[in-house]
Amino acid sequence: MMGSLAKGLKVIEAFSAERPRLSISETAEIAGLDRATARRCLLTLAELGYADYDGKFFTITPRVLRLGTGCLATMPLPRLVQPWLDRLSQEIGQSTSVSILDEGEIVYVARAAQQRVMSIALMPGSRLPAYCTSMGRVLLAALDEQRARQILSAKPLIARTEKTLTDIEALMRELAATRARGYAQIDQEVEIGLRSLAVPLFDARGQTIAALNVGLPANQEPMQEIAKKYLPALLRVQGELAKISI
Amino acid sequence: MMGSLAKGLKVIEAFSAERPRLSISETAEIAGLDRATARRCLLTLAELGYADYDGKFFTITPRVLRLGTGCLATMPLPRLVQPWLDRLSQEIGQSTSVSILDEGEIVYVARAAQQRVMSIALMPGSRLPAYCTSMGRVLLAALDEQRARQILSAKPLIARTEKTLTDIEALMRELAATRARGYAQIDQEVEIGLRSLAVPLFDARGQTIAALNVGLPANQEPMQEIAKKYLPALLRVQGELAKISI
DNA sequence: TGTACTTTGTTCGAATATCGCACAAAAAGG
DNA sequence: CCTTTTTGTGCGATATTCGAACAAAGTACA
Repeated sequence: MMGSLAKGLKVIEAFSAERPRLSISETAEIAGLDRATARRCLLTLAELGYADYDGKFFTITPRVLRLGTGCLATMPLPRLVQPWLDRLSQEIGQSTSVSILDEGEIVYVARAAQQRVMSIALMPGSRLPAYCTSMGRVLLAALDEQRARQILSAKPLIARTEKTLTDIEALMRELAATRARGYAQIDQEVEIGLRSLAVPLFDARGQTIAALNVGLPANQEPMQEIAKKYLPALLRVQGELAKISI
Repeated sequence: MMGSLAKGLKVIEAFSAERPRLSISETAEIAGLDRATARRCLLTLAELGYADYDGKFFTITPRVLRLGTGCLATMPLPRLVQPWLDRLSQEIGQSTSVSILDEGEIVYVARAAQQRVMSIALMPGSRLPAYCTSMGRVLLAALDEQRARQILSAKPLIARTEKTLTDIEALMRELAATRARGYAQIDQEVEIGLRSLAVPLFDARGQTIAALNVGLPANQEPMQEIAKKYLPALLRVQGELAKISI
């Protein structure tokens, strides 16, 4: 285990939307490192071009994007699914997305946006909690129960709206139901006004590797009509993608 | 300088779309490290959850996306420009994008796609060479001449199509012209069938910090009509964004 | 405005982890 | 089956990290 690599990565992760500019002490605090250690990490990152330093605050540079998006680029998934997403989105007139699971979060890897429904802009690399999203439910349902429970227990389940399920037993039951019916439906649990419907995407071995969803404004049609109306299209794409063995 | 952090980051960057799975020796070769060092880095990354190891090959995990997209998230730019891009794209019926410069490459930070023109899917985080793109020309034109020349000299200038400018003096003249006229136009230098038009975006101090462009299919209208038709809309958005002082 | 106090940044020797050579093991190739 | 190439690992020399102590900068309050 190379300790300094681990510490350097912690320092990079210390930067976020809320904290784009960090002093040495702040960095040390957030990353849980000694000030001296944080300083060495930051100076090294600056020297390598991953950070800028104005003598007081550090910021990270676009160079850091080479790390993460190098990763997105290694995934054939986004390129494979994008044309299907585009067609599907066009056909049903709604935004569609594909995401994968990283611990308790879903990570968007491809997206075809129609008019904006959500308040925040989602793009490849964006993250949302798994427990309250349709794609998250589908992806958690594919894990064994013990692992799913472990992930759900790891972080507090925030009620993002008054409709959000936050009881772990209720969530576990919902995962079982999702597994049984093959898709997940969410009614304004992430954000008021937003519903969504998701199905799993399988690899050649039949393992769930991603989820495909459609997002809908909540006032367009009654909740029970949604699956009837959009599920066939999602399942067709699911089937087509299974053929080309992702 | 923390050497091991620098080496670990090199290892992460060794992974790419062409080489998503690497053995220890391959990694060492690509990153220019000793095998023993590469091995320690990879095992550390695996232990931290940034990589997977099947006993033979390493792959990187979605966790790596936390590094890069943490960075994208720190930038207010994408969120600020996205609504404007969406409106602009809708209005002119073409794909629009905003990108920033990282050395010799442009990095897409926001995008509003209409029908696909380019063969490859562009998304936030995607990279293209600066010398042959309209946004790249605009961003290079904002640097001082010496720095621009240095960047252009750093890597061989590939002729991606028969129209691509690859002569450094010709490019420097084009940058000067771009600086003078305030926008850049590209006719199928990245890819046959694709034209584009870009303007700089300024921060509160008047510094160029990003570029805004529109991409067009090459057969839609004569080249000389493009600026006349689309430049006013781009300049209007440029002006609006200047007001809210990015 | 001066002084005490808090926070932040930096230095330095002791302690520790890393480097990469050299060797061992395993594949690959003939 | 032996040679060649590739891959994995132990170990001493060496460079890096640790964290307490110090210095500097900023704050609070009389």
